[in-house]
Amino acid sequence: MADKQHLYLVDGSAYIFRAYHRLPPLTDPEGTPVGAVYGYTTMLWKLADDLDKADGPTHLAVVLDKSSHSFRNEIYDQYKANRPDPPEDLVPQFPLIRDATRAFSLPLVEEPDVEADDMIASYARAAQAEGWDVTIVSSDKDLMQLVGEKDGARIDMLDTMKSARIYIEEVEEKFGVPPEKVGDVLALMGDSVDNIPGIFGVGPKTASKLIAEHGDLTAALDAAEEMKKSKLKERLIEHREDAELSRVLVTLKEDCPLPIAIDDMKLNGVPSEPLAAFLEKHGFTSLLRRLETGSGSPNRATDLNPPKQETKGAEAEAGGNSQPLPELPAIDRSAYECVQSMERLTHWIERAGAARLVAVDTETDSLDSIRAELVGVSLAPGPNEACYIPLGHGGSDMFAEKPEQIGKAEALAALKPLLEDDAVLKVFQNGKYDLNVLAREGIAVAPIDDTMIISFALDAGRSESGIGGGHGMDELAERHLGHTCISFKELCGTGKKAIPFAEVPLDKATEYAAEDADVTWRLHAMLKRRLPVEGGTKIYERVDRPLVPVVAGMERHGIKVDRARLAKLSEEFATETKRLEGEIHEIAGQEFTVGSPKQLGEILFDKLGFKGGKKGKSGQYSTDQSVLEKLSGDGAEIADKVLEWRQLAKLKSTYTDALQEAINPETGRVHTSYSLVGAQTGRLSSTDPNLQNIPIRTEIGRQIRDAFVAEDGHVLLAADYSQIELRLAAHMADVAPLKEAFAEGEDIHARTATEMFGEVTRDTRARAKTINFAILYGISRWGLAGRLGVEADEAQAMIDTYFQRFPGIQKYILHTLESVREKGYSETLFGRKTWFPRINSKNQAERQGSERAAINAPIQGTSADIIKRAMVRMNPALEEAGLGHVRMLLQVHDELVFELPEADVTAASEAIERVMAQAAAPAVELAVPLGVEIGTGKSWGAAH
DNA sequence: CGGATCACG
DNA sequence: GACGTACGTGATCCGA
Repeated sequence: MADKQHLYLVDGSAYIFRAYHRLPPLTDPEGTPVGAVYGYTTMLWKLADDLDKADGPTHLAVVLDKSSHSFRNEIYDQYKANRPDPPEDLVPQFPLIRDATRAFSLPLVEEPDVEADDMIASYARAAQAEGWDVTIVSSDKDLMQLVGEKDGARIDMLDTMKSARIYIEEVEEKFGVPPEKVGDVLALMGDSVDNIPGIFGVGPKTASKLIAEHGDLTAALDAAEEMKKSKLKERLIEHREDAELSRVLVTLKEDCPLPIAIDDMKLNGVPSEPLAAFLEKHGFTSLLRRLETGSGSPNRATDLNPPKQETKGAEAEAGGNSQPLPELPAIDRSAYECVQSMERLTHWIERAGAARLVAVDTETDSLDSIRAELVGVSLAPGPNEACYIPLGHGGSDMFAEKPEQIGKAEALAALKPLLEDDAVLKVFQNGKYDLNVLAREGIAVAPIDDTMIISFALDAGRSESGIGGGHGMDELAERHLGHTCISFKELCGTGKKAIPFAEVPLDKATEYAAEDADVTWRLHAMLKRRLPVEGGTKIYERVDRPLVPVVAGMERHGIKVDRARLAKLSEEFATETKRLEGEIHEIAGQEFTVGSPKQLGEILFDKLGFKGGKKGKSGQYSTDQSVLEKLSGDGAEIADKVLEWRQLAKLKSTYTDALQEAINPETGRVHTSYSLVGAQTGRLSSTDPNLQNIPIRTEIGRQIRDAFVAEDGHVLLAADYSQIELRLAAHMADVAPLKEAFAEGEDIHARTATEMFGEVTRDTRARAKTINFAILYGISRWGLAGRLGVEADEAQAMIDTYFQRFPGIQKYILHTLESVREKGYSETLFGRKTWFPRINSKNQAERQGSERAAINAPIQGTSADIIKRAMVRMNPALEEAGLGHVRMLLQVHDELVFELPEADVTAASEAIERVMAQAAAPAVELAVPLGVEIGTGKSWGAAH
């Protein structure tokens, strides 16, 4: 017996998931999750401790899943397709599991494209063939197929969580059949977790009965013809192929090549030094103490349920980072290379391919990604390992000599396979820009990561200054790397003296461009690892990251505007403003600049002597809309004329003139640029031109929307979420009457009026509407009083009534504020964080401002998450519906605008409505329906 | 370049 | 006793 070898095969991946769910969510003082690691460590400890016991291991190896891909995916593309991502706080623990295994000096088997189950099966059979006993440390039902005895060598299983051995009897008890028939049972049952189809409607009971009766799967399926008429019979016949496919999928592959010989898995006791280092590093002090005192096997009960006090406090006290960042070398610009030959370019492309990750940056001659011409590309497959590939330098001065560089077409042809390679991650800072530039060169870059978007997922709201809210590269480099990038200004100059990037000498251009790629690579290394630890993975991976190429596509499509129509409006507005200006001057008794609030204020309040002039902190009279409306109410004709003048001047300068200039001469369309990090709440913002503030509220402004048109034979389709923020408030604050009203499709403001005032009139409904919005924005009695034109007392009474009728609202507000004060950030239903660094400010105004924003952010942000999810799903859904030519053009916070052939309106409306209405699911199940209103027309105005 | 104003959700 | 009153944006103009 002493000579009997006994191999233990630990199913590490399966263990980790179970340990994660069974053990308390331990964290170290820095908040790094270590619960599953702790469970795993104690399990290994216990196994190693059994070394000299009967039935204990003489040999041991840990088997982990390396990749999710295996031969089963080749057979069945849906295999494991529905599997959810691992929990966010488990992800950072995976690498620690490897560290733990190494600390025990245990062999680790981890093969690409082979599932752990197959590897375990192959090792078990190999050991069995040598006459060894085998224990599989797992409780996976698929592995139960292996249990049994052959030639005096036994395979059994050990469920360490239940401290239970699984032999043939246990398998028979569970499945009603011996282990060799378990595969047949599994094939009938299917498996929803692995997405194995099985036979619909057949569960474990029916499956084992069928196999027990008929002997095996084929016999059971053949027997179906003879069965008496039943649902089961029909299903067995109809889904026979599914069952046969499932049989192949559940069959373990027992002849995988073995990377480590079984003899090399011999256990030689646990070397205490590396283990001690590991335990100390991760703060497992009680285990460390045991190691040092050499006290025997850990007690089983405390092992599986570590005492809270010990694990939460002392156990995790040592802390430290879960994934310490390897020291990066300081940035050294002299290490950068200017690539001027195909030979060198090939070298860099091969290097990037081997690294599997490369930071990329493009240099162009314009900030507008739709007009920009590519001037060069930089690559960084590692820190200080960066190059710049000039492609379009020189040439603007016909006397200057063009520097030596690879032809653009040739270079891009060589880069294209790398940039489109699924296996190489391309890292960008603001990748949407580069995606557009490269898409116009015929390169569809994927997959990508974006350091700007990662920064936003982690730190939205934390920094208030700077372009892009503190997520621009220069700021990120300062903040995270302590590095000052070469500024574009010092390279190209500014204002009139500015030179295009293409005219920057190659040595300078290389330093600048390669540095950008290098910095991007480093930022990625710094920031990406924070995502799982700080709860940013879900929103980044599921929402913002996949959105980047979608929005890039929308920007490239652009939208057609009718230039002649705008020009005509411009002319009309010009005539009108001129006429008004004359009349205003006449009333004023002098000429002045109507567009100057300063001059206007002096005319109104000093010269003409109107009352109600308030000076702000700038010492200037306020002349805004509310002031002028008040004067108009007092009979001041000049105020009306100024208001009208302002409206027309605004429309002309901001819209009818500017939009004409924004038409891209090549495409004939207007291409806005969306910022994915512009709004702290997670909304998009739109610039150059801003297409999210095109007039609609007034009749005169609405004419501008009519200038946004579809191509011939096409129409525009506008799909709006109706009252989405109020719906979300009803859900998030759990307001029964509001939820009910939405479920019934009632007029929500009318319902609020009923609840508050007992009756619905034009007046009470209007008040209710104001109050509803006030709630979303964080209310104050003075603010509401101002809006409603009542005294603050009365406004306060209304707020009280509101809270009384909808008590969930008050609770939501208090709870939200409490949480933001404590944690420093608010969160949307989908986990997007917005930070409020001033929420505890001593400055009352500052603090209250943050409070109002913090009340609003989860609602506005959740709405943004939902429409973003709809956008991410939209193109695949349209594609699937045979509507691949329907183009999504614009997003206006709660509205999406599409362009499509007239003939497709019905089908497209249906598909778009469905995607938008279902966009929260399955991540969040809302207690209110999401209403979507759709309109179509030849113009945007007509589509509403 | 900051403030005032006003366009949108 | 003063604070300064609804959330989130971007473009334009004026005037220092």
